[in-house]
Amino acid sequence: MPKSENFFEKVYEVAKKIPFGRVTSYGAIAKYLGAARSARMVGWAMNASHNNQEIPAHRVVNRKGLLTGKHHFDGTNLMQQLLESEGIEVVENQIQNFSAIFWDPFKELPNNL
DNA sequence: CCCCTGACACTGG
DNA sequence: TCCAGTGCCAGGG
Repeated sequence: MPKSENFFEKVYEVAKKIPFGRVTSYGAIAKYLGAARSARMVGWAMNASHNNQEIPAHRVVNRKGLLTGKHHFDGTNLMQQLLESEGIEVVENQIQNFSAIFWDPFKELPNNL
């Protein structure tokens, strides 16, 4: 595997720290890792996160709160089900009250990593 | 090595 | 939180 896994691991580290019932965005994670313009890479990392059972990929959405990645889950609406099971309201692939449950790594996480 | 694609974000309209 | 266009980095063919 490529050395880029290092970047992937960082993404996983942050993703794993997302609290129950909260969500964050690809861009937020990317920015936290010092790669603000590499939000796509976060998505790519999530793609590979299927090997990691501990990664709550369903808690990561785009900046609008849209479940753009639901397509990559087993079921058509599995991602939504997972979020709803955490008390997150989802309508038409969009997280309701997104700004309220949004989890900002900069605010909630210490400056490690 | 070149070209396309991708679970995104930003800017201008 | 529209829409279209552009930039970004990395992987795969």
